[in-house]
Amino acid sequence: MKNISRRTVDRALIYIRTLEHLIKEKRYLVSSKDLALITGISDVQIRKDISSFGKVGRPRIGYKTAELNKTLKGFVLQENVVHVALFGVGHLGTAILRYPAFNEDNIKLVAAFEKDKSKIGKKINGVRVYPVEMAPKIIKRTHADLGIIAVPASHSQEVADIMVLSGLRGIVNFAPASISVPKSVIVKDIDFTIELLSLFCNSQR
Amino acid sequence: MKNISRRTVDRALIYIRTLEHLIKEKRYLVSSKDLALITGISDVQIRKDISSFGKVGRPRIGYKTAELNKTLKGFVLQENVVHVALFGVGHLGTAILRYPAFNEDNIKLVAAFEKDKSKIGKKINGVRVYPVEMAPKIIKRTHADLGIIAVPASHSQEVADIMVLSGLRGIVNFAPASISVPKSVIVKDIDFTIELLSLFCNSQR
DNA sequence: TCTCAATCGTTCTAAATTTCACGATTAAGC
DNA sequence: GCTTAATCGTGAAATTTAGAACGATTGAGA
Repeated sequence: MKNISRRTVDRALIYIRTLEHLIKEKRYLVSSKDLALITGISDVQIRKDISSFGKVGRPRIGYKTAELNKTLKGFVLQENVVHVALFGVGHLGTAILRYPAFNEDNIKLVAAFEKDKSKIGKKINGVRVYPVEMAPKIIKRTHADLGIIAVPASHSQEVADIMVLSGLRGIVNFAPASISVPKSVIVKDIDFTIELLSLFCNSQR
Repeated sequence: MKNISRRTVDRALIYIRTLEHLIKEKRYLVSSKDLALITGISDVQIRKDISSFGKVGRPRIGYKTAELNKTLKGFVLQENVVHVALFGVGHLGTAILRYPAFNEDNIKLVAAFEKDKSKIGKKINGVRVYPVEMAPKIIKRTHADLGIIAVPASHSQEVADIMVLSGLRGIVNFAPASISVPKSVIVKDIDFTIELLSLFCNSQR
């Protein structure tokens, strides 16, 4: 196994998503060209990515959807179910709790944390809402791997600190502010404002 | 003016966000090292990015926050207010409509579109909800530049087609499925599942 | 005034990533 | 069976991106 780059892994997740869709449609074979049409990623890039996980394609035929899916999942996900903790049960946090796609995928929301006492104790879509102070304990008990920040920017750093203390290894940060964490913790920032402005700037040229 | 890469623009948006925060705190000067500490981007990268917009820093001193902010905004945003149309007023769509940060920034949500008749005609956070069929007309009338897809994956392609027809130039796609659009239209995919799985995979090594 | 330390800005180097070119393989059709 | 066209897989070239090194500049302090 060659060393697989971060970008290849990210694209592999797109291939997996696409393959599962194709499998649901009873499609048994797919070529790199087909995948390129669907995903917008170049066929060469796709073949190169896939080949880094092994030789699973057949010239003139393409890839077997189920087999390729299994191969990719075996490498990048390894049968894991990712346990995720959510911080902030406002509008966005609630939308995340109700996000339908998590159910079928390898993701399980194990707990939500919130400051507002009126929300604590409730169950939203099967996920219990706890006070933030209980986070370290609950996160250890539920073996959460990752956390989501869906609190206002003004509180994102303190929440991030709690997440790090609790032992989370990765954070998706929806707050529109940078957070500081040890470099052993990976952060993915998703700022709606920046995403839109970036798109706008890049559509202007 | 040198040609400015997409990544530099994206980072510039982070600098702007950071600078506006510093300005609110009455901070007048900032060095590339300070910005590096806050944003996690290296100081060399920051200086290089900034220098591509002109010489605005002073050795031994750093950058004036207000001046740098103005310079960056001048290049990447040019006083524009970006008009955005939202498709899908479910949990996620509603959260986006209520997203507080849009108010102060250069983004204006001009219309929302939804299939479910019970939601049509309502106003959420000042934004009117229209039936999807009216999209081309409303989008032209409101001069929307960009669109957000917050509908289920099963309907994302048909919504994308309407958006393209309506003349939108960029799309943020929250549906967990790839969409096909002409290459003149820029798409930014944000799939919560993939973001989490990517983080998990990359925290495993 | 002179030295020093901090910081910017730029050029060169290195690494990562994508694209290109092309050989290898395979099944279909004549 | 032979040819052909489609497709995979891969090594090399090209491009993009980040990083390192370093000179240039500036204000502070002796």
